[in-house]
Amino acid sequence: MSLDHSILAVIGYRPCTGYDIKNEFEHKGAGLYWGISFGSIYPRLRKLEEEGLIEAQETESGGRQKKIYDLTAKGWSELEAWMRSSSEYPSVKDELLVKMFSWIAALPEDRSTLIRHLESRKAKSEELLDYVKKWPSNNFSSISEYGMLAINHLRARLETDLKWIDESIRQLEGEPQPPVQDPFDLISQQPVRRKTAFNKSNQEEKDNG
Amino acid sequence: MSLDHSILAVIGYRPCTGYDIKNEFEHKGAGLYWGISFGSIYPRLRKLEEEGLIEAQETESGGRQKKIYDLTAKGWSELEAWMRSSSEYPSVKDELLVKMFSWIAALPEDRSTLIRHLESRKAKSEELLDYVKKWPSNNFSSISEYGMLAINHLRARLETDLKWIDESIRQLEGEPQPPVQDPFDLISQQPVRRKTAFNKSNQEEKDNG
DNA sequence: TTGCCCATGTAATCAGTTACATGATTCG
DNA sequence: CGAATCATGTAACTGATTACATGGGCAA
Repeated sequence: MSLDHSILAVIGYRPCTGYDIKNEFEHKGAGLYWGISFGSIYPRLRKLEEEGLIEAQETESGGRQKKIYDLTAKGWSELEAWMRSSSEYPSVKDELLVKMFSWIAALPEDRSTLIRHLESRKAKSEELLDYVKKWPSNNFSSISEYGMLAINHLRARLETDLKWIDESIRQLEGEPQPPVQDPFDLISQQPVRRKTAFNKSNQEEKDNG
Repeated sequence: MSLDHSILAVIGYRPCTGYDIKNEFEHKGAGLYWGISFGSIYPRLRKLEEEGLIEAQETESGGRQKKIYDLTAKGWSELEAWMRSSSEYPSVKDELLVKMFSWIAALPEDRSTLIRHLESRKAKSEELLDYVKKWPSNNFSSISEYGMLAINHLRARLETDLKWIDESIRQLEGEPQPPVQDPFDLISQQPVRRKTAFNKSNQEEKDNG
C-alpha cells in the first residue's frame, strides 16, 4: 500500500494542500481510508515535488499562505501506471476478532463484556453507515460512477457488519454452546493451563513470604 | 492494535514457539490477521519474557531445539485486562478502493483494466472464502463458540465482497454512467487539468529541444 | 479575548520489515 | 542428496507517529 501513490490519487481527484489531504483521508473517507498524520504528509509532499510528480502553487489568499499542489505530466503518468498495476489484497486488522478467537481461553464465562464490545462496535458502524448513505447526496463531494461503486462496497460491508453483530449478540444472550471443533482438546485444556499458572504464582508468593 | 497483546492472545489459545505464532497469523488466520515477520516476533517474545508475561519451556525434542512459550499468571491477567478493554475500530487499507475513487481522473475510459482488477480480487476472495468455509470442519483447528462467531464474520464479509464484485463487473460491462454528484465540476475539470499538465510538459520539451 | 479551525513544518522516536546468518529435520 | 520445512536470532533500514514549534483568520 503506497502512501505516495495514495497522495497522488487524492491530488489527481482535486488540487489540494497538505492540510486538505489529511482531511480527505479522515473525514471524507469516513474510515474508508486509514489515518495519516501531518508529520508524514509534508515530508512526502516535498519529496514528490522534488521528483517532479507534483507542483505547488503558492497562494496568499486572505493573508494566509498555503501551497496548493497539482499533478505534473509526470505525476499523471505515474498515477496511471500505479492504477493499472495490481493491488494488494486488503488486510484486516480487527482487534475485536483477535480477541474473540481467544475469548474462550481468557474470559470463557464473561459473555456480557463481549456483548458490550459488540454493542459499541455497532454504534460506530451505524454512525459510519449513516454517513456513507448520505454521502452520494451531500451536495459537496464529487462522486463518479466508479467512486459510487467504491461507496457501494463500503455500504455493503457496513450493513453486513451490522447484521453479523445483531446475530452474534442474539446468540451470546442465549445459552453457552460447546466448541464447534476441538480435535486436540486445546479448549478443554485452557482452563487447566490458566489455573496451573495461577497456582504456580501463588506458591512462589508463599515461598517468598 | 497491540502486537504484544495479539501475541499473548495466540499463546493463550495454545502454547507455541515463535515460528508457530507466525504461522498462526498467516495460515490459520487466512488473511484474517495481518502479516507479521520473524524479525518482529522474536524480539517481542524476549521482551514479554523479560516482563514476566510469558515463560519458555526449552525442549530438545528430536535433537531440534525450540522454545515453547506459555502464559504466566501475570500474562493471563494482562490478556484478560486487554480483552476487557475497548477495541480500536478496524481500519481498512484497500488499495483498490483508493484507486476507484480517482479512477475517473486518471483512466476514465479504461473500464476493462478496472474489471480485470475486480476479477483478480474475486479469485483471491473466492479462495479465502473456500478456506473459511472448510475451517470449522478441518479436523485440525480448535474453534470455540466465540471463535465461530469470528469465522462467521469473515465468511459474511467475503460473501458480501464477492456479491459486490459481481455487481460492479456487471455495471462496468454496461454503458458508462454520468457522475452521481459533481457540485463544483471537479470531475469535468479533471480531463482539462490533465491535458493542461501534458501540454505544459510538451511545451517545455520543445523550448529545451 | 479566547478558543477553534486553517496551515506548514521539524526532530525524536517507535514499530515493523528486509536481509542476513545459522543449522537441524524430514520427505521425496 | 537436494529441497522444503522447522527453528532462532540480529542489524540495518524504512515508514510512520508523536510531540513540538509557529502563526494567521474567524466567530462567539
